Amino acid sequence: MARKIGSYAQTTGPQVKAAALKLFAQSGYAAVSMRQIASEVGMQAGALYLYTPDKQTLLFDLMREHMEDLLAAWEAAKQGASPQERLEAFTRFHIRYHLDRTDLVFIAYMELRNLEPDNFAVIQALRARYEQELEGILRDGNSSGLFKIADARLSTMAIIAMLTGMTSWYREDGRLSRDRIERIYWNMVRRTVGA
Amino acid sequence: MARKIGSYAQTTGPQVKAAALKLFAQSGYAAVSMRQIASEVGMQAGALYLYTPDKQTLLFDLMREHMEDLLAAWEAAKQGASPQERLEAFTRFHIRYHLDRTDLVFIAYMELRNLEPDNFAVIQALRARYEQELEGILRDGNSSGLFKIADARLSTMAIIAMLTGMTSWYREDGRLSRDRIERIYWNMVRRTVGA
DNA sequence: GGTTGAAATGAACGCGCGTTCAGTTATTCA
DNA sequence: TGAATAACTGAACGCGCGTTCATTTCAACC
Repeated sequence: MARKIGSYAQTTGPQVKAAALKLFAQSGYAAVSMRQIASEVGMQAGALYLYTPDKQTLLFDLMREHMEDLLAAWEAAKQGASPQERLEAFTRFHIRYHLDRTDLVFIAYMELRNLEPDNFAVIQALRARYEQELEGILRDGNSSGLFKIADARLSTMAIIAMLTGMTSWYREDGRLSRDRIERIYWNMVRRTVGA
Repeated sequence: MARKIGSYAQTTGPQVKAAALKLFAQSGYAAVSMRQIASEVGMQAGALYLYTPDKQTLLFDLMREHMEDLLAAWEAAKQGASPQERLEAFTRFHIRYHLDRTDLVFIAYMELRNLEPDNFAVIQALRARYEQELEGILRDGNSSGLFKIADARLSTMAIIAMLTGMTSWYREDGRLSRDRIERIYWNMVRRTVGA
């Protein structure tokens, strides 16, 4: 007669999240039913509620954990003394991290409008923190004369859009290796900032 | 006792499309009901079927017309002799056209996976034609030694992602004027190709 | 071997969905 | 004035939705 289990995270919990991730990325949050998610895990819809209070929380948790992991990974990976070195570190980190998690990235960008207002605010704040990391590098490079940027905010959005867009066409068995993609994109980013 | 009206395009037809566009852009295709669309126009849900055979066609027509209009507008706007002039024309055209139609652009990128397979193929083909326009310019510039591009396909995707991303943050009353945005972006694109 | 309790079932809840269609209203034109 | 017809209503259709919960299953432990 178990109802809710502690913080909803047990053995089966991760399977539920993985199934939701897969299906949300495939068809979109609104188009996926709890019954489909349950079927992917191999259970009945009712059992899902042992692992999440509701469908919305399933989406929100995926996005929040993704953004928090992204920020933590960048904190661990950031390096470089000069703005150019820092920008290269950011670019290469971003590409590697995102190519490994195309489904999560896709959801984090596509499903924003399916978040309830409070949840939306949380995710937006996390996203802003990540963008600030890049914007800070660009500003430093600009004020030290190394970069030639007309508007740091605009360049931030442009670079992130350029880099993240990758996840929509990248295929594991595609024409270009990850290393080559990484090198080419870094070259484009470097040129974009005039360095 | 009117059932279907010719090709579904009468006086009220455009209003229905405009309402669908607005709501799809706001909440996503799957999350919007026919009753909501009808209410936006000021009628009952049943009356919508005088103007469209079903909900899917409403989405498909919006996307198809958008892509066809985009291609036609580019055919009319394209100019320039040198690759650099052609690239500048493309960049400025793309920005202007997309900033005027942020809702349509948003839908055309976000709702691809809500298209039924046949419809999806049509839209993808139109999109590919548009991308080919840019890719052709990049190849010409590369082979004539004016651009320095490692991979024309990659640069095409990167530039389009960079330019189109704009529509997700641009606000009519924002900090930067359209002219200024256009100039800054063109500068970034020019640098990206090494010209 | 009996008891516990976590894990999962499966039926049910009210509701809103996309779509259909007989019927009503309003306009046009002879 | 009256017939024709375009435009729209409003009720209904079967269905699948998110969620709840009494009941069942079954491994772990005394």
